[in-house]
Amino acid sequence: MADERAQAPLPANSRRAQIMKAAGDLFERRAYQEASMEAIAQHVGIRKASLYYYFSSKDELLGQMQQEMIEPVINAHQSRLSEGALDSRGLLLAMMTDLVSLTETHPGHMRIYVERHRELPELIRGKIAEQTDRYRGMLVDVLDRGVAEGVFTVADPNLTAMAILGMCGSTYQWYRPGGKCTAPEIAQYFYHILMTGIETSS
Amino acid sequence: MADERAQAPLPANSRRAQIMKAAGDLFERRAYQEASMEAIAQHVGIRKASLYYYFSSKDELLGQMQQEMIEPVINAHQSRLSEGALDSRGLLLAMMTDLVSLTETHPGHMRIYVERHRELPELIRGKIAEQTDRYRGMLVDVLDRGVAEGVFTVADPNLTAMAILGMCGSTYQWYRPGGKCTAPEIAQYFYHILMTGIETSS
DNA sequence: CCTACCGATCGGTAGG
DNA sequence: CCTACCGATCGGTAGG
Repeated sequence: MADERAQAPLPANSRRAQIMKAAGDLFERRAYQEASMEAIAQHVGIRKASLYYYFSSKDELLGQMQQEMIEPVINAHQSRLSEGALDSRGLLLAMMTDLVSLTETHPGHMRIYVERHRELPELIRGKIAEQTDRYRGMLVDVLDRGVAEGVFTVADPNLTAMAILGMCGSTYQWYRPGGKCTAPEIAQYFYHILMTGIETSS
Repeated sequence: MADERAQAPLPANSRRAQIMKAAGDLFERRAYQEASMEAIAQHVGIRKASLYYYFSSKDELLGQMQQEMIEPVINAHQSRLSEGALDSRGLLLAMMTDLVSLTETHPGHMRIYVERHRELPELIRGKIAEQTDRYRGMLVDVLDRGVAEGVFTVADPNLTAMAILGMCGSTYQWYRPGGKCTAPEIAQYFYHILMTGIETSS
């Protein structure tokens, strides 16, 4: 018999999503130390121990949050590829827009992804690192394709990919929704810099 | 009377530098959790309690490390300005080289600077944030100057500065010394992308 | 700079 | 999903 004061467990999937959202919110606004399992539970409105009904450990929770970030951008790129409607320029802009938009939709996840990746246990960290490498490879492929099409001139596609990822992946550090720029506008501007550079063409 | 087994305290300045270096090393190679005061002390070869002879708290130590990063790049830029030998292009390249080089000379400090800034107590965090803002302002000034000189075409100097800082400030995430590129080479390449863009000029 | 020690917190578990 | 609880660790202090 369950304690009468205990709520009925919610369906695992929706509760898990709710917990991840709460953790993301805490990471976005507060320092990491404050995103304890206790704080996350309070934010959800359940007891800390109940979190362990949905996640076997804090590492599993953090790992899930990171995967929830990288998977959608991989999938978005792949479906664009299979649609075949975009050329290398269009694909590049779309990727950059995806990346910067994460800052708008999942700012806390983004921060966790960048700043806590190394803290995960080997197994799950490896899985996420693999997806990150895969995405970087996709970006390099788009650059190579642009070179093949004659529209890009890229001396070092790998370094160029790192520049793009660094530019787009650090927006979470300063972007605040409701400011003067939306995420797609920032992506568009970064794309513009990347395309034409800032040197005056005389 | 001191315990006979106790070493004599080293001069505060050199010991403090040694402690900061040890903390940087730990941050570079290990996850943050492992960079405890205990681990830092072991790495230095003293007892944890002895750290508190040199730093009043862990926050003071982390704050010092962050300031030790931002101050040199501010000073380097200012002395270049007062020398007056460089134009806006030269100044920009020099700033980017400074930033990327931190990854080589202080990789652990760089990681702490980016990933643990929010965890510091208000007072010291504010001081460092101020210096960061100041440096960003200096970068915007260089861009503005290039526009005035007619050599740069920049629609939004602030956003451009964020792109540059994001690009250069995230190299610590992937750069490993002894690879195929040195830090100045990476800075040079990033500068090249920034100047001319990747779009083939037909 | 050391020995000895502490309060607080944190992730996690037992058992229902 | 809750109550009750624990072991480990961590930053930090007292006192020399």
